[in-house]
Amino acid sequence: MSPRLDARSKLLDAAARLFYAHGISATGIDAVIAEAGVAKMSLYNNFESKSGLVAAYLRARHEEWLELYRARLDASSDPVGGVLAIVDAYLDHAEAGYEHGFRGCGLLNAAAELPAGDPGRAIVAGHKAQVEDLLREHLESLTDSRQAAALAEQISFLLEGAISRAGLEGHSELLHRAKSLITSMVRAL
Amino acid sequence: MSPRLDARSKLLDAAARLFYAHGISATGIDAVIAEAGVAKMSLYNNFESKSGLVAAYLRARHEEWLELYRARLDASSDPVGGVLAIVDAYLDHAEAGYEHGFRGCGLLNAAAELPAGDPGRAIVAGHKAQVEDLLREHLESLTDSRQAAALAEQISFLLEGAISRAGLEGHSELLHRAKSLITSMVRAL
DNA sequence: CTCCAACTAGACCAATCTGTCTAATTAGAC
DNA sequence: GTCTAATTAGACAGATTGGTCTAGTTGGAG
Repeated sequence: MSPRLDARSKLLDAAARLFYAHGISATGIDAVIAEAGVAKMSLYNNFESKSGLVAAYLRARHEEWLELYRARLDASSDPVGGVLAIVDAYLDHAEAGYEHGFRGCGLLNAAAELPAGDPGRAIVAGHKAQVEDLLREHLESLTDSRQAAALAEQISFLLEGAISRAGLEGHSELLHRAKSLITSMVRAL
Repeated sequence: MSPRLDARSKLLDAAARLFYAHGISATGIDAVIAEAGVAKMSLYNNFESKSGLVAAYLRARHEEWLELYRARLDASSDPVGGVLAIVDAYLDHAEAGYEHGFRGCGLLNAAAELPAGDPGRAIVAGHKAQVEDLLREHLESLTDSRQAAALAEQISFLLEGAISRAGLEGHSELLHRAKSLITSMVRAL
């Protein structure tokens, strides 16, 4: 493992923790390098700027979610399990022990503090669109493509709404309620 | 009208515009007073601190939503109209011509950049809980109280999810789709 | 007209922000 | 063992942050 990659990943880990817990604007460069245990120049050797670090953070979080999803998908068998794998990826993420409390979806939170034209918002929008797309693919094995698309959108709304409300409450209970709701919707197909 | 109230409302107006468009941490005191056309001391005569201004902003936004809702409620007649008044309040808000683009729910966005214990998060959580409560009250005229509560939660998830996704897209189309979904759900009762 | 409270502009403060630079140290490849 | 590229700690820059203070102006109520 190249030492450069090591410093880079330490920075991404630290940024993930601090950006999630305190927000992006509220987290300074100095806090990130202190948490990472790394020199300031290592940050600027690996990332163009703070915005570059933020963009890398958003992409890493998307990848992280995809890995949680794929692990759940591998453990499932039927299309219903595929849909629930997506829901469980949200739950796994919510319950991955946050030291400073659960605050909802890190990507939605990040988008919320980025201005209208910021490229980071496009990353988040793309992630959410991909989630809906994965839902639709699984549902197409359960019903016709019209209903699959409509249901994918509906489940996407339910999921994003549930994680937002759950983040406000500070725990994942509302996400579990959304899961049981979605489970019975999909089982009924 | 007392001059103190005038400066205070100019500050709240300016804060609402800037906090919504650029986020809270990204908006400095100086930007707020410049937008308001007011001296810095007028801010600190009317608000304890920036946090105080933020809390006032959150409360004002909640009140603003309640007024949109009440206006829609007055124009409706049956319980179905009551539920749709809530949805329309979201839509009215989304389409109230944002100069710098639609970025979703201002209260959710604000909560997203407040740390876990911040009192501002409680204001937002209370607002969302009240919305769900209003939904439940209308639905209790349409079905039994068990189903009303379940449906109120479900519609709350749909609404919050739709406005989050819509904010990422930058326009209100997804909210309209949520409205037609909710309309047929409630009409079927 | 007087008085008083709210307002004004702007200097000022200490702290923090992102980002740059340097000089010394480390560690892996050859 | 040498060379090279990454890393280190920390000084430094200029801008900006939230907040305080002062001195002078404004405008409506009595």
